[in-house]
Amino acid sequence: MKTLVIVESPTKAKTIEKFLGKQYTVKSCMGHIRDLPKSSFGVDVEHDFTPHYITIRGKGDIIKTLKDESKKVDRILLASDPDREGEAIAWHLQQYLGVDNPNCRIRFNEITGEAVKKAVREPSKIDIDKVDAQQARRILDRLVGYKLSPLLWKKLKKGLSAGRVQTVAVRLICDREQEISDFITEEYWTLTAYLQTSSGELVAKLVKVDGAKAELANRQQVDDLLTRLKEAAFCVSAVNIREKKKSAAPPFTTSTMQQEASRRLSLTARKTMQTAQQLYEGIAVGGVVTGLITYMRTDSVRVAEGAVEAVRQYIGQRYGKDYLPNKPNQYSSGKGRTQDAHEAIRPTQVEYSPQQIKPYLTTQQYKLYKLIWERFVASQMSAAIFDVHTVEVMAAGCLFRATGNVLKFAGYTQVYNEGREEGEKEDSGVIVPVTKGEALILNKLSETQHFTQPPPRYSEASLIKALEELAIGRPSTYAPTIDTILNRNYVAREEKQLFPTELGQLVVDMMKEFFPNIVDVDFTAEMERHLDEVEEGREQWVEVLREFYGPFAQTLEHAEREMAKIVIEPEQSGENCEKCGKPMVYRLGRYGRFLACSGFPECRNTKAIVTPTNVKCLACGGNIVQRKSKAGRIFYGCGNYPDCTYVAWDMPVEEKCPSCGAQLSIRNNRGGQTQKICPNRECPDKEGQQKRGKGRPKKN
DNA sequence: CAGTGAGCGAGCTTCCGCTTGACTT
Repeated sequence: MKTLVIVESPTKAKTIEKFLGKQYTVKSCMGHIRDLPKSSFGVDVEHDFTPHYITIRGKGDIIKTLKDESKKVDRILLASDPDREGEAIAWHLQQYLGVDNPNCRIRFNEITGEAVKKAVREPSKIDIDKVDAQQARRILDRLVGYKLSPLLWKKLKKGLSAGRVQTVAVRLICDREQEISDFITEEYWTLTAYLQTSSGELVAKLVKVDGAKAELANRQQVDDLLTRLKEAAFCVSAVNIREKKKSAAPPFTTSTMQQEASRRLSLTARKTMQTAQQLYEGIAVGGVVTGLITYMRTDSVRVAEGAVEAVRQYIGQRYGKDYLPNKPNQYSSGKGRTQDAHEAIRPTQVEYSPQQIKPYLTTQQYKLYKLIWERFVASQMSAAIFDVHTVEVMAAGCLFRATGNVLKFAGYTQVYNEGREEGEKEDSGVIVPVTKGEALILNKLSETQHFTQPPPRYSEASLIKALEELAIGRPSTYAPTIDTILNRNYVAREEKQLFPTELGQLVVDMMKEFFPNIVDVDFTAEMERHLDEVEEGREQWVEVLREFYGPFAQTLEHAEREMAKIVIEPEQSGENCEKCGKPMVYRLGRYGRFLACSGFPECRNTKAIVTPTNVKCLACGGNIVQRKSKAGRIFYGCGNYPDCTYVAWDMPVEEKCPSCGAQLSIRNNRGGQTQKICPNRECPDKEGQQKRGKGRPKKN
């Protein structure tokens, strides 16, 4: 008897084919094969939200292969991922291929020979409740996306979009920008005492004054305290050593991998996923193509038993038994929201150390593999142990404190340390030994002025983290969602920070006004609660949609009426038109905002928005201005354009190229180095372009 | 590397979540 097994990923198909015998053919369907049509609404709202499914454009060949293969076999087993989307994929395959055996569904959530063989022995029915939950999810997203987006086309610009996930992502970024601009900076001071002990210097910070938390708001308060401490005696009032354990982080999920790759390797989510895909598909190591990591789109930290055993053996051999806990470390995947279809992201063969396979990998593949490997190995190692030393010093009613962490046992930190967002820091360092009651001599008291800081803008890493915490989006969509909001011009990325654009702000403001519940951060969580009920068979999917659509249709009507009335007054620029004297206003065009004459269409004068710099153009003496290219990339040109056509990608400096005389610009390199480069493409000193004038490292 | 908006009207844009390549910044 011949059996056809269908899985989602072609890589998975190859692996599984090896586990099963000659009687099995394994093919992949590459995800969904049917979906709602792209170019029409595809949902019959009047008749129980009946969806119109069609095969996905561009998947003709795959679908034909599956159909042909299905005719050659006696039996079909559907082995799509064991989660909500996977169940729906199995159902669509069943429908489309006309699978007649009712027990056609098999499930496994780790790709091991044992798990796969066991699954094949126990085929079962498709879980139609799960399929219904997926349909409700799919249709709801279609209702929201395809009803909201056209409102934006009408009011703002064609091609714009809104949706349950992307609009909330932009909203988070806008809300943060608001917090930043509302932030009121406050001055505060800290006081540090440098105290002489018999064996060295103790550095202690002021923490309390007369038993209350030290709060120094201004210079006057600092001066008062300095006067009070001038003649004071400093005496050690407490010495305390406490042991602290720090456990390893769990192995990677998609979200945590993207965050760490962003923080430590400066990779975008998209680049990280591309590279991970290459590692997953396999690299030729010694002539044999081997998949180096497990599947990279996962929300689970679960690890196959065999892999835990293998890594424990590896740790014991390579690092010794002190580094190996008695029992395997256990991790749980968050708040029960995980679908757990796949394992955590880990190396498939822990024996392939990063060093060992480095020769077979590109630099980027190596760096990401190293990150994944180290994170995984560390996750099964012993906790690190620190001694936390705390010394308290009293002087004239003021309490100073010094703390230091001394590493007693490295444990997992031998292999891996978690990256930190900028701004986070940790106490470290050794402090000199002192004894309680010891009198200390004050070497110096130094005061430092600080200002409270607003919360930081989102980075890709922190945005993904926020979305995951709110259970918005899935492992397969974090990276594409970020691409979408960037491509739509709703947000811009500078360095690593994400800013809302005026357009993004406008869209979010409109959506917040007319559809407050949909762009609410809790909307998805509410939806998921209903989907869970559908999966459990306690609610009908049509009912869930009906309850949503009733109020939604009303707000939609209201929005259509009210939005038509809104007249968006163009913002005044304060300048007047050089051609006709009428005021110039900001308008929204294909490439973002620009300046246009308010006398349009009589006067067609337009100007780009430029940011002046303090740099002179050495060719004509004009001022260099910053502009944006069509693609949104910043460049620099002479303010006298088109009379002067000097341009450069990087910020020009007032210095000429020794080879061709063109004005040099300065480039910030990745390593924090700056260097002067010649922007002239025809410069005879091609080699020198990159090397010229090594700059000083940027200070951090 | 420097562009852009109105209106006419035809034809189109758009969602989220599964998968990979085949494209080009």
